[in-house]
Amino acid sequence: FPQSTTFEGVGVHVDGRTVPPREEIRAMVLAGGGRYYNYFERSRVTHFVVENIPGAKLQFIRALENAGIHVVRPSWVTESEKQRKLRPVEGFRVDRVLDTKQKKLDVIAPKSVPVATNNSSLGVNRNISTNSGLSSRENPNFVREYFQQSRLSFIGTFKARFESILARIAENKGTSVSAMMSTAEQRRRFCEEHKLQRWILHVDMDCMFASVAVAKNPSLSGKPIAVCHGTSSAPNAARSRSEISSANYIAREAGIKAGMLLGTAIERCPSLVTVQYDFSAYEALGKAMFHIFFEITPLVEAVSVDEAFLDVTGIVPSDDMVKVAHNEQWDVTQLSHQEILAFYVRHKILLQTKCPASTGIGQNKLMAKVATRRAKPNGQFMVQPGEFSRIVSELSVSELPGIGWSTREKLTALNVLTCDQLRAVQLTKLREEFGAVLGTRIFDVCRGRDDSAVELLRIRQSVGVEINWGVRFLANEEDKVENMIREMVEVVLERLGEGSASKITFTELRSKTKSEPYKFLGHGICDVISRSGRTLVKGAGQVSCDFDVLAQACIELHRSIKIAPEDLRGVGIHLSGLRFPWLKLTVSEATTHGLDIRASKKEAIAGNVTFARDRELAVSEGEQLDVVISELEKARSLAASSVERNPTGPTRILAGAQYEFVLPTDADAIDRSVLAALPAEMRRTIEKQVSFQTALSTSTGSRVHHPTKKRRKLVVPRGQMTLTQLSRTQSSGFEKEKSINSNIAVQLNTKGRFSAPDLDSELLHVLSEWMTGVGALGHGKLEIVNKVKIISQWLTKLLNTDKFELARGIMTS
DNA sequence: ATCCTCCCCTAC
DNA sequence: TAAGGTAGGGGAGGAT
Ligand SMILES: Nc1ccn([C@H]2C[C@H](O)[C@@H](COP(=O)(O)OP(=O)(O)OP(=O)(O)O)O2)c(=O)n1
Ligand SMILES: [Mg+2]
Ligand SMILES: [Mg+2]
Repeated sequence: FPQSTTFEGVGVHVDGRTVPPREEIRAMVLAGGGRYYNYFERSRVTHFVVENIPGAKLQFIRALENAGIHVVRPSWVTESEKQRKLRPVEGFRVDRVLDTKQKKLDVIAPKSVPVATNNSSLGVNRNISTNSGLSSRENPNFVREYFQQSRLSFIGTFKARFESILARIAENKGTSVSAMMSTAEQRRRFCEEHKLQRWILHVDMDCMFASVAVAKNPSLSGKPIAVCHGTSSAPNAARSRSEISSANYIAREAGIKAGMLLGTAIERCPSLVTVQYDFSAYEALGKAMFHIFFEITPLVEAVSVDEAFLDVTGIVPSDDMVKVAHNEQWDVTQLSHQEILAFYVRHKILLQTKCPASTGIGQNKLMAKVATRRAKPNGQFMVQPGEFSRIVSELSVSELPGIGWSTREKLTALNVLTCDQLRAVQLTKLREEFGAVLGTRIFDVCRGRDDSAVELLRIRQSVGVEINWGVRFLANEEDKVENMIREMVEVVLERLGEGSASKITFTELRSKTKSEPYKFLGHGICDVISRSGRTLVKGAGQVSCDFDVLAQACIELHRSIKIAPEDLRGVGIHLSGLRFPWLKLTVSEATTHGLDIRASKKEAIAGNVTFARDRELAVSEGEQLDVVISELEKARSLAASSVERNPTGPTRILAGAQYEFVLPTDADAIDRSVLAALPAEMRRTIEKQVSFQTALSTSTGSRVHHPTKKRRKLVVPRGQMTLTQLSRTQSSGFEKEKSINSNIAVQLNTKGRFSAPDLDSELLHVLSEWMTGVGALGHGKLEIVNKVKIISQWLTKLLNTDKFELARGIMTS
């Protein structure tokens, strides 16, 4: 909170390296009641603080001064603070490059400000950090190297690797994965039939990445350590924005957590020691851990590389296992089977890997998982029947699995902080606030209710790749951008393996700022723009996941987004609607219909899938499964025929369709004259959206949360076109900026059902009606339509068909 | 009641 | 300096 009013009404942005450093300037300004902007914002910054002006920046600085923004040296801030009064800016103007100053600065900060590449029209330091060799434009092996170094990619892809890990485990045991799966299924059924009391173990390694480092280098034990790419001994470590992946329990006492930035962590714990990643060691540790689990039961569910659920219902520990518990000086006669099993597992893991694991024990997965928190570090804890509510009563609601930052904030707003308080909230209230399913889930979770099964393997429904770090290109490097996209397609196809996908979603981040973000090569504040389409090849009438087809599709989607290469900060490619050679349905279809295709791949091939729950539509007989399959196949072929006729058109493919055309709503991208020509209601909606967005993008720095906005619909009179404002939120992650989604969808709704062959005519008709409807508004409408690139592409295609008359009519008008 | 699209949330 | 990914579940608002 401000301690004085010295800087009231002042907005400060610090550019480049300064003395004193920007952190101090920021503190002074904030303490004096002023505002500090990490990013330069023309409309809010009143004072642009900079030490000196290299030639490359001169033009930019001139423009600032012309716009009435004061460009001052840091001493303006320090002097004003000292005198508790704003100093006149005159005495603090910044000279052009000052040699003496430059030198002085060099002494203080040997690695002085990097040379600007100055490729932007404004002459700002757009690519100030592109001389490291690490960015996408400099590193020829950027995509592969990025994935090799990303710990989030490593943990995010673990489950996909688990199937082959399982195959190795099966091989070692002289069996096969499918045999293990049917054994698991038999066990489950046996327990159900005999109504045995369920007992679940949740095993989780203690500070896994950190423990691996300590095991390898025992001299680290006793010290506070953190795993990250940065180094605590580096000269600028206190400013490091390297993200911490795992911290040991000594470091945690000082408040260090996963996700924290190294600089912040060092501030809290100056003696913190950093260690580098060792992904192959984590993988090996994970494998060793799972080997041990399968000694006990085939009912194992991998949660992550360091964590699993074991369904140990009805399992009696062997004499060896009892001995282990006994050796730990426990009175085994006092221990339940599940506790002995937990001792055994933990003992064996520690013995084999030198890394400690903790175990929670409960009558369902939820209770076991919550128990693990109490067990850590290096312990075990059993939730006794009926004890759950008492155990969590005083804990924060965010201790409950599934309740994260957003839900906690919403509950806090309702004055609900503890699990006890949560239990006092009515089910109807929770459903009102969070929706039918989530509301019920929250209601159940705070009571320890959960009947989900321990699932050995799940078939994936989607696969994707994303890179939102290090993405930097120059204005003339569009070819490099497209090359990066191709390389990412290559990677996503490797991960897809034998599967194929029917839908593709392409996402890009576009920088909203003119300067580099605070995190080195980070994405900073961005708009998130996405486009989706079908992987259907015209003429072939079926999906294709050939490299060439997908690469082309992505590049077309990329071009339709129209981001200047120098503004690009991230790329994502996501494939969904997955099917596999041995499965008749897409994975999501099967899941939606309650089919248990996890039981066995072989059974699925035979169409002999027999498990279902919850839904009336559920299938319990092979015969009914066939009905579901044939219905879905009918729908699919209908869909395929309409998309086949219209591959670049609407993304929705089923008959009687919904079409969403998405256009970006960047303030700059909106043509004022077009806006002026729109009907008042529509104009207001757009204006509201744009100003809302601007408000969002400026509220960085502290933790802010804008609750999700409800969608606002707007129907164009006389037309069939509706303009829909999509819901949006902004929250800031832990010490991170967060980008926001920013699309307006123009939704074209057709009247009633129509048959697939009439699709084009119908759409043309509707579109022409709409055009007539807004025709009186002047030519502005055409520019709007032009922004809807996908419509005009589609119209152009139709010029070459028998519908050309209509199409030409629309284009002409 | 169910499906679709886009988006948000959660966990590691 | 630094590697801010990945996948699933589900809600809103719409169509059928
Ligand atoms: N935000 C996160 C969370 C986790 N991880 C990685 C590092 C962790 O070591 C590993 C396992 O995650 P856990 O949540 O199990 O965390 P730890 O094992 O580190 O600690 P704990 O003892 O709380 O389980 O995943 C990460 O890189 N970033
Ligand atoms: Mg762990
Ligand atoms: Mg874990």
